[in-house]
Amino acid sequence: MTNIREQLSRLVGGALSEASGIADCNPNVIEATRSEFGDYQANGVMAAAGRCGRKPRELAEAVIDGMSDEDGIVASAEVAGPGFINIRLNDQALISRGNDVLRDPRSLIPPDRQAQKIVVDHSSPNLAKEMHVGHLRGTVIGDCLSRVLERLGHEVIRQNHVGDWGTQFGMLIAYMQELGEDSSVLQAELEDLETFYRAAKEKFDSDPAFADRARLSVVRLQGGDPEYLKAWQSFIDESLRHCQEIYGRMDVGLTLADLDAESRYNDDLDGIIRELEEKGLLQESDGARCVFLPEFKGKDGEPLPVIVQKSDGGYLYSTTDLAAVRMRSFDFEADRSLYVVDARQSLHFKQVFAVARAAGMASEDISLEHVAYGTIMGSDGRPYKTRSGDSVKLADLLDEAVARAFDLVSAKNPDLAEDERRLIAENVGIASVKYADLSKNRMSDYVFDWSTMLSFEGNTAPYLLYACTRIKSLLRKQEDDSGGNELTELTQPEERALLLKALQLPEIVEVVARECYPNLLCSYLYELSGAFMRFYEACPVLKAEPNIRNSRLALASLTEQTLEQGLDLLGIKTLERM
RNA sequence: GCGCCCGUAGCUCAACGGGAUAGAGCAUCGGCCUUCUAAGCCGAGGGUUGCAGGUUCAAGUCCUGCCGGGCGCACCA
Repeated sequence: MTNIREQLSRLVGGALSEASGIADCNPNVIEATRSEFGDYQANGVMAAAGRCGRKPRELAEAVIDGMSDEDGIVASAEVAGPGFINIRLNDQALISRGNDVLRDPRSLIPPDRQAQKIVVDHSSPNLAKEMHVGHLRGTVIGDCLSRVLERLGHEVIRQNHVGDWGTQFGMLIAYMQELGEDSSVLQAELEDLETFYRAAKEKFDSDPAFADRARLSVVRLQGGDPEYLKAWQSFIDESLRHCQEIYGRMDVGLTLADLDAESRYNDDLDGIIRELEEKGLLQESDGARCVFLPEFKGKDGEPLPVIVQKSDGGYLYSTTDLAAVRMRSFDFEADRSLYVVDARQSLHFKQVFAVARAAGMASEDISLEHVAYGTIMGSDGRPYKTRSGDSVKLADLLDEAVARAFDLVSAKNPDLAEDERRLIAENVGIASVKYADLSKNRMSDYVFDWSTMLSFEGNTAPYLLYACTRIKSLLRKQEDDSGGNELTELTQPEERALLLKALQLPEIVEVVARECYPNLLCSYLYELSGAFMRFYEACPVLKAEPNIRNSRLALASLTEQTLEQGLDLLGIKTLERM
């Protein structure tokens, strides 16, 4: 079942091509900007009229006459203003679509016509430290996009490009050895990776002998010394355990199978350099090996290098990223490769993509997309930190969210057993953090603020979850009539508005998949919840006469499906009670 | 200096390949619980979309120039 907008686009688009004689014109069908205009509006007539030299309103009339609406989805179409076509949908067509979804809830979001293979690179913490608030956005946005793309039938290859290689690990290994191999002391120390890192760093900075040992262990490690590799591996395993714990708690789908650690590419890096050299792209500058591309200029207009090998022979993350592009392009044969990474790295990705294209390390038709996101700020307008200036651990952030949610649930609903309140708080707290992030335009920086996020009013996770619990409560009380869950009539405007809104989910999901903006899905779900709340206030369900009662229960059930599926795409689970 | 991103209501944010009268929430003020969960609903006030030009039937959105802010720019990732 094609979504409503697409169906209308074809309908109007066909007639528009016919009437204007222009094959490739865009009917530009969007949801009506104001309800007086109907349900949808076609804005493309005016542009087409300009191209074929006809009067817009006259062309619009011709388009309306030429529409062959075989399914009878359009109740009325009329010319308005300078040449808009305002479209009102047929109630029966809406009811019939709604019933189709009720019979087969999966049909709400139909698969994309052509399934693609899509890499989603996200989360990517540095394993030297514990995950902190800086990893929140990449983790949550990437997880959401993965879910959306999977739901549309694409083959999604999640990649967690963790930092597990480089100089810090020499320091950490040296510090592990310092503490002694066997001890439970070590285990205890590793419980808090942040503290461990800080202690190692402190020693590194204050103890020259230790610093030497640290530098030596990098060399040993990178030289493949089994003892050092073993120590390194045990540290990595421990750090990954921390990550997976966070992912599990946040219901993020990343698993160990999705690991795409930097070290994976160690053996490829020589080859990358050789390949660049063969292509004639490599130049030496101040002892470093670089690629210069004309489109990149640095300070004072001088050519800007992409350094792929340091003067000491070491490789950089550009080199690794090139190797990763090559793998994604030629081994995975992906159609798209998304990099859900901080916006501050946009120059880096532009360079890597450009070099990869120039060197043939990316196939012609792979789409390389930096899905950039802004910074989480504190109320002082600086990147979000603790009062002492440290980065906020993700684990602590989640704890606090859950604690605040628990207080709130207890205040709102003191009759619930404590166990249940704990479970609700875990869900609500974490959902709130995720939703607060996903609902912001990913490109802009946003201010992290407990009071707006956990005030639980307005466009927040609790509002959506609350709408769900109202529906579920309603459906629980219907008791006897299990059968006949069918929409039959729309007696109130609130019912119609809700039904139409619910049927629009696939239109939004399609845009999210294309443009990678989860906040569009959030706004949609917020509007859907609002439409339900208004319906709930205006239309008695259980006390209505049987026909209407049944139809309204069906509408509630459809809304539940839509909300649940939509929230699932955000990585949020619904609740029975809250 | 060059490049990228941003500037929208007092605050936090929207506005989906340019569309008609720029929308929500918070905060403020005023209504609605003997009736399906009031974490809700209804209503009011609040704007020259940083400034100035340009493109066109139509500009918050596209182009140019300013002003203001953020970030990035040679061996960290």
